[in-house]
Amino acid sequence: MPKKRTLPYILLGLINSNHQLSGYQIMQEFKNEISDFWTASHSQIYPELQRMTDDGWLTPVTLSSNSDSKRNPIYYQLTTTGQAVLHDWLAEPLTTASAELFPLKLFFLDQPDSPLLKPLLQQQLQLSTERLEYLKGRQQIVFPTDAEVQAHYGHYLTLTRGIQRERNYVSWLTELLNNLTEN
Amino acid sequence: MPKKRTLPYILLGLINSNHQLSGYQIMQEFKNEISDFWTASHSQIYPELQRMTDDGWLTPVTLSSNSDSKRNPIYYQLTTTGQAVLHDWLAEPLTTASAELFPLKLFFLDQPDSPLLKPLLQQQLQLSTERLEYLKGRQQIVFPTDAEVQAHYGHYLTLTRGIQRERNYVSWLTELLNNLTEN
DNA sequence: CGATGCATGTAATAAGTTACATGATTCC
DNA sequence: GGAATCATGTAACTTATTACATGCATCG
Repeated sequence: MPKKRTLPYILLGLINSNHQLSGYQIMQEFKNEISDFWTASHSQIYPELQRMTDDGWLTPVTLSSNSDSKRNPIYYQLTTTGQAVLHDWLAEPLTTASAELFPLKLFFLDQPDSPLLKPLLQQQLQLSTERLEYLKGRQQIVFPTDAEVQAHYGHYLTLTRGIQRERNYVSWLTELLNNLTEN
Repeated sequence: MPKKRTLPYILLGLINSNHQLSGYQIMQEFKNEISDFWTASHSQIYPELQRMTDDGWLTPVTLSSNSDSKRNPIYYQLTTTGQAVLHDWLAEPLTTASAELFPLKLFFLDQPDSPLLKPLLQQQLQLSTERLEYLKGRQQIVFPTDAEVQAHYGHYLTLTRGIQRERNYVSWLTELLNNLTEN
């Protein structure tokens, strides 16, 4: 089977969170907000918006406020189908293979009381905990004594950094989940 | 100009750190050690090793210990040219655009007293500090009041998480640099 | 009036993934 | 003897980047 594409879902998520967006505005979102998690160039975005419109996920809307200006961008909104597709994608459980989608999916959950929020955080906590255990195991195996540390110091540093990063992630997720459950 | 490729330098770095490696062993390294920073499939690795050999960066070595076994992988070592190419790549300063290369480059610095270590950490500290300031500025602009937080809660969470992650990174780098300077 | 930003699109090229293909070895 | 792992390679396809291309608007 072909690899699951992510770009269309990101476009759905971005447009949904902002009610309507133009291709150019989507470019700005990529640059300003989600450059840490994903990148896309305008030559990817514009044809993709076309395809998604053809597939009935999006519909172009002409904003009446556009008076007479020659400059008027094409704004897109989600169709009912598009909304359903986005929701299904957001609800798909995270796996080890799809773990990099976590920040994206979280980004698109607008409501603090979304029923998708808690499971998403729990899934990521599970994956991060597993990852942390894996890294700690690796440290034991690859760097049993100081000799190995001295011979591959950079590797050692990236591994210890990875462990700290994952610990920090687990802390954040745990605290956030505690706050959610309290209310 | 075409985009700078990274895969060849990773192969150089991996082989260099292990003195010699086969394509299969490189696959294992990708899977076990650097999957957080980079991925590559065997269909990328094998032709790349060929190209690099043709370019004079690598040389295949036949390990004499291979007795009579029919199973013998092709091990590669760096040529003098390959060593120079790797060193030049490692010494290239990090920029905002190439920041994702930091963990890779760090990974390949085997000696704790490598003259490349301190500048690399300093460059990353600079980039992380800038990134942290950018994220904090974004938080001010995008989420001035609680109303915006409530309307885009997921976005808010990813932003606060990004700030924490970057802070944690800065702490780690600062502490490490302090330890290095002490000795 | 020139630079930057807004706004959209296509074409050529490069890179990466999946599938196809083969064969030996080792462990159970 | 069957499954998993070792070991390498190519072909077909998908995805992404860079370059090419155009034109208006705004600011200084």
